[in-house]
Amino acid sequence: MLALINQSLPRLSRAEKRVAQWVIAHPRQATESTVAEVARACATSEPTVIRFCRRLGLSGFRELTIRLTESLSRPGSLVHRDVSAGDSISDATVKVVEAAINSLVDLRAELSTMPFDAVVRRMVDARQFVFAGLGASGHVASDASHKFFRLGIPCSALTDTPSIQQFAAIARPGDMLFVISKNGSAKTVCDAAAKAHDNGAFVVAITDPDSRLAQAASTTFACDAQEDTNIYTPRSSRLVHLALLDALHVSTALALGDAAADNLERSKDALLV
Amino acid sequence: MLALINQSLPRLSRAEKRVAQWVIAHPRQATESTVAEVARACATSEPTVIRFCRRLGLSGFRELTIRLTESLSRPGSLVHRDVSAGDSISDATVKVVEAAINSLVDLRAELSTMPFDAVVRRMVDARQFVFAGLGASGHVASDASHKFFRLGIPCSALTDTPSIQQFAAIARPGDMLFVISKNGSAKTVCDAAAKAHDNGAFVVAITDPDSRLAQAASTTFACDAQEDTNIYTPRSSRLVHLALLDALHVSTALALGDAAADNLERSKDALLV
DNA sequence: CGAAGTTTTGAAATTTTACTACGCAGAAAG
DNA sequence: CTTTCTGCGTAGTAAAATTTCAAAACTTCG
Repeated sequence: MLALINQSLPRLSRAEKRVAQWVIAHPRQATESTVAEVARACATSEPTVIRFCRRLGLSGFRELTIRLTESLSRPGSLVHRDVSAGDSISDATVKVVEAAINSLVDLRAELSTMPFDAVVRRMVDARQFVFAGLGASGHVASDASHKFFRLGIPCSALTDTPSIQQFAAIARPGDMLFVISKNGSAKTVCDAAAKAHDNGAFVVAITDPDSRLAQAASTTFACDAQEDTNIYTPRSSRLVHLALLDALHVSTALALGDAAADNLERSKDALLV
Repeated sequence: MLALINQSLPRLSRAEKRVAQWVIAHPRQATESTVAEVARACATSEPTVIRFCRRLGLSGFRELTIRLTESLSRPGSLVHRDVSAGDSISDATVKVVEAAINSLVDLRAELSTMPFDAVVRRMVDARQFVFAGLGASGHVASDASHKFFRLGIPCSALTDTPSIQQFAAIARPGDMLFVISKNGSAKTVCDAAAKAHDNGAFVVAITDPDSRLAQAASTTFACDAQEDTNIYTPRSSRLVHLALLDALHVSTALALGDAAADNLERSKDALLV
């Protein structure tokens, strides 16, 4: 529907173009508005809005709202459109969630190129897992630690620079350090990863493949950090990292076999009082 | 939507039931009809049709048609494939990520029924935001706090029962309490939500709509907690909650206008050393 | 059974909304 | 400089949605 409007843009008159552009910019809002509201938003009159609908081949305004809601509830309607200051709340929420979906779809496409097998093979024999991240990635690290410990292998989360540095200094073979970072540029974290690697720990980076951190790590799960030029675009990278760690968690549980499954079962039962 | 109508059938009066059954039988036709036409088809009067809409929690007939066209053009439920013990690692990772994508697609479909406008309207004048959650939801609460404080409004995260209870005791009008929970059944948390509400705070629940917590809250963002019968299925609810809070964050930033945009800009710049 | 109260219901009035008729203004053609 | 034509908005109209209100139907309890 939005494509149809775009395509018939040249055929419209000046005032009608304004209506078309507003509808494209605020489609969700358009479905909830009345003719008068749309006319006001476009600084034009009601008949122009009606004429715009007719020019599209529709019977009137009511059909426009129906056609719009139809095409909006199909996935991918707002793909790659950033939130802008003039957006209505309902438009913005859809854009944010679709951006998150797109990130995960991208992740899915990249899964086959990621070193799950190699990492899982080391994890089943590991002495401990340590998850490190700063800022938003710190919450991802905490979440991961909270999830992996149920496999029965010792886990901890490090969410500040000194802790990470200290762990790097005492790391030893059998330890696995997972470093989570959006763009992998923090120098102290890179140095710590290198140090832990030197000490014989296996360092897994979950970050941008071109970053310094990726160089320092033993292996890398490549998550491209797409530049968010827009202040309203939230960082979907957190969601990608979480989903990636979920996948790693399940993979490890499968590799560990019955013992891990039993632990998961029992930890789940513990919550049902 | 049709499921919602079916589910609320018992609560309707005789004449309203006729309307409900006709809508379920002729959903497509209902979207193109007027109130008068529906009333005639059901051998009842126009007010009854309106009352039927209201009983469903909708604002009126117009919203019924919008919700109906939405759910009619929604793609059929995606196949949910669980991870099983015999899966290869690459199969498992794809399934996990696809499950996450499905959760977010479901969220997207539900967005239009969520009270973003009402909540955002209160948020712009709030004195502080408090995010509460236990276990995995605690990490979501921390993440949310870490994200919302950049808007320039005081934020905190409470991730254990005593803290939540204490806050509920001192909550006052102007405070907003966001309670995040997968199934919303923890008694202490429900009691705390009710207490905070009594004290005049606005309590927003992000949980299962049928839970006790949802009853206790001022308003609810409904996230169905689908039973994960499978131990290998991770809880995608975390991702849904995070994405939902992202959407709320962006919506609030838009509503706050330039001041919030400026804060976001400056907090982003602060990271570029 | 029957009176008092509650709920359910539709006719009519009211308001809101989509749409139309008409005429003015500015550009293009003569 | 007039005429004609296209695009646009004012004002009006028809229709649709919603509210009001009173009657009917059903409960409840003596």
